[in-house]
Amino acid sequence: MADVFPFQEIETKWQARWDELFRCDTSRTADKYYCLMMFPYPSGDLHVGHGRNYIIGDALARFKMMDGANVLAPMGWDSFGLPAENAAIKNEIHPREWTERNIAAMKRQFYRWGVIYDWSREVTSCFPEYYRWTQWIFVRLFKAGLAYREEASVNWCPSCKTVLANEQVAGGVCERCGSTVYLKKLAQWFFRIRKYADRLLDDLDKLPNWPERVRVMQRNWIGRSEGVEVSFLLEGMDERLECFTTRVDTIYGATFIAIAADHPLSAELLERGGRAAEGKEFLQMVRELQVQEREKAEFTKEGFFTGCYAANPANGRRVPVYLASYVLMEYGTGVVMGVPAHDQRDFEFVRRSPIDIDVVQVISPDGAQSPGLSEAYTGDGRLINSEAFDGLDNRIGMAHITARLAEKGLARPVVHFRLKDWLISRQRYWGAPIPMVHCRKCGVVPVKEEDLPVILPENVDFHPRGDGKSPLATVAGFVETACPVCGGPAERDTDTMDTFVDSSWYFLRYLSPRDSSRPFDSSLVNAWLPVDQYVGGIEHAILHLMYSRFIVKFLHDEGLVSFDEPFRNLFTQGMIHRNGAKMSKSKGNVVNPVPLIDKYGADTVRIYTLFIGPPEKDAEWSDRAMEGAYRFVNRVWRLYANHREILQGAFGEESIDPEILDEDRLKLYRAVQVTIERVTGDIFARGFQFNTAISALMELTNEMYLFIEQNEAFKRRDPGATSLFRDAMKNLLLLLAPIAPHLCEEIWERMGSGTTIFSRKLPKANSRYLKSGTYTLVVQVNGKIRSRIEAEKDTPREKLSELALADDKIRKFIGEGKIIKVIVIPESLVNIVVK
RNA sequence: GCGAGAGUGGCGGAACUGGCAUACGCGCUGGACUUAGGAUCCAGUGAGGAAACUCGUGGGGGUUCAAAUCCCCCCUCUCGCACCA
Repeated sequence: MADVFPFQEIETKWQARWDELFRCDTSRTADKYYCLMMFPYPSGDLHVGHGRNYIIGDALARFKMMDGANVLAPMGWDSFGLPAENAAIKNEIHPREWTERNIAAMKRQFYRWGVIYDWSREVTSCFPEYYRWTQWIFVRLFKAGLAYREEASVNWCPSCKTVLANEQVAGGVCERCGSTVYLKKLAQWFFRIRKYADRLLDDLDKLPNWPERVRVMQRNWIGRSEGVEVSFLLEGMDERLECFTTRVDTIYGATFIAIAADHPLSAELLERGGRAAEGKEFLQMVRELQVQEREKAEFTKEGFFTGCYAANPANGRRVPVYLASYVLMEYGTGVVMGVPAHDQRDFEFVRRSPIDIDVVQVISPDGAQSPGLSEAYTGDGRLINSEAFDGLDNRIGMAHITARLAEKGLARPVVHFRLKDWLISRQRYWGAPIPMVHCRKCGVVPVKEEDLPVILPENVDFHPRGDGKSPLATVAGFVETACPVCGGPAERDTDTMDTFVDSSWYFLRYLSPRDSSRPFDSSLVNAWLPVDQYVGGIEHAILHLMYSRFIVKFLHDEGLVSFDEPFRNLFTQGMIHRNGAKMSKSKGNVVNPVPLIDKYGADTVRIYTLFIGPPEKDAEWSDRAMEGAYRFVNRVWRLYANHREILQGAFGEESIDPEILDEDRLKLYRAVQVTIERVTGDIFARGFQFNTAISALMELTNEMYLFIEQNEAFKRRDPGATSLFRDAMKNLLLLLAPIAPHLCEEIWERMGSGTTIFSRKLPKANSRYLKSGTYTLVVQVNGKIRSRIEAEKDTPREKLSELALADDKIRKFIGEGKIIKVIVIPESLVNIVVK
């Protein structure tokens, strides 16, 4: 009967003891390592996909501890938000209670994985002692002119009955519930993130250790675009139409103007052009198209002639002004100069136009005008049909044309961004109240900092009202207040904040989580941030990371923190898939880790999860492959269990002189050195490659079994051999401990150690023994392997060449051929080139 | 369409600087022990071939003594963005 690792008996014991281990003394900063996991939304059901995130973080924290770092690994809860409210409405339970229950369940879950944090620093964003400071940040932003209220067309989800940020609308539908979103005009709060657009873009270069794809996504999201604003004078009106273009070099090809249907001038233009009646229909149609159709790939370019004309400022050409569905009011100026010859969209529009619009080619790829275009030519070339600029390279012409128009006051260089200001107000209950007061006399004024927090009332009918107002509007005791400025009767703002505001600064709070006098301790935060390693999912590549960067830059500008980027290193782990889809409750393909931990133990689940593939890549879950990890755990356990006597005290130093070991023992000694090198390299140098580190540890284990079974000296219990085995076991446990902590702690203790294995340092390899004394030299003839020869390390090149040429098999292959060249790669191969 | 990543045995994957392709694990085949095996251990396991050998990292070309790795062209998949003027 084989001995089995009794994980059920020992797991909880260690999980309780490790609390102490993870408690961080933040006054020690010299060797600090801030290891941060993205704090979760407490949805209550963690599956193995979430597990991967936390297991990676936990293993990393433990490796860093054993690397000698003072590790800060805190955890908290991003606990405001819609799901709590929805669940509460459905189950008739208060969102706070629902949230707290889930937090308790998830905390238990973390422990069961052996995933430990410094819980003395736990933060919960829905508690007043936390959101007080979220409100404080809001007030600071307001005072700095970076929070403002504006009537805006906002995305309205009819099912969630709330406003959504642009980021929460995907393909015209609500990201959360899938309902079709439409536009609604409401007064909303915004943060002026656009003011930071340039810095958010430029400083991406300060983050070389972020995944390239995250930086690209942020860059695209900010969408900086340099161009020129050109004025087209409207015929018979004292008005100009400002067009934003990045291709002013094509202006001589501009043969129409297209403006957005919701442009403020559109109605007036239709009136002037005498087409108001039919135009109205068109406007209505575009409005209906807007949110839904616009998102679809097959969006057609509908247009309507206003009856008005404008003058092309370059050549005075009279061009018709169209309303066009493909022009977006939100980008640029909402007016586009139509250059069908050199813009594919304009080209397609002209094809559909009921009246003729000229297609004038002004750039020629080869310097000669080509006869007719089947699609727009968007490349570079020489300018033609461009009067004084003919013959110029178009890129050079661009500067000249801009200068000429600018002289006449008809153009100016501008920069546009796709990034929009951050809409942060929500008409929902479960969020941090916006700390503003509406006073008839004083206007909209912030609550005094000393009066924060504005407490979210408990007894509220939090069912959404659907009238564009938050449920808080029904709570008289909440709404009615005194104006902080004049003291007169006033009303509180009843909106709550987007939860991304809560999560944009939580990593600062962990350093002083119970401080009731300020949001964070500047000196501690300056010592501990930027975060050394941030670990989380790719789904937060844009929003959370962008908002956190913005808030930190703001706090930096306020002189409250000394750094201006929050996260120095970012690691985004891959998602776990099952049956070809990413694991999610809605897909019904989630795997509950609890039964697996019950059956195989936490360490097996950890090993399998880390062994499944490179942590940054998506992986397919398979219960069956769990067996391999389970076998490995038990193989390590039996290594101890079958040699208890030999391994007593094996946590200490063994006196091994590798110089006097025979070849058999040297082989094991070398295997240990190689494993140390590989595991530490895989984790630290190569970026958390737990999968290959585990392979290396499996190989060492296999090597140890070979030694036990085959080494005669070991079978005799010869002290020279057992000492070597003890040393191998010690190193195996030290390297495996961060990955399979329960197993290694338990064996460590049973071997007689009174202190935790995590107080020990990771071993260092004896670099002189990473390679063996002899190696197999591969001999090729014309690049094909023809023989293998055992060779001594450090054999000179000439000698290797001689050895290879003297080999019988090789001589046979060379035969009558003429040797042209012999390539010798020492320690590896010889290639003989024969003709 | 643009951007990023990927394509290697039956499967997950390894191969770090161009130098032994398929480490490690799963699965499978055979064997040992056994009343039994969903335990454990041993052996085997890219394809073809009796063998010598030949072929083999999505496809095609190239560079090189040598290519999974570098270059060019193409195909497929995943993710992100998508009328951004």
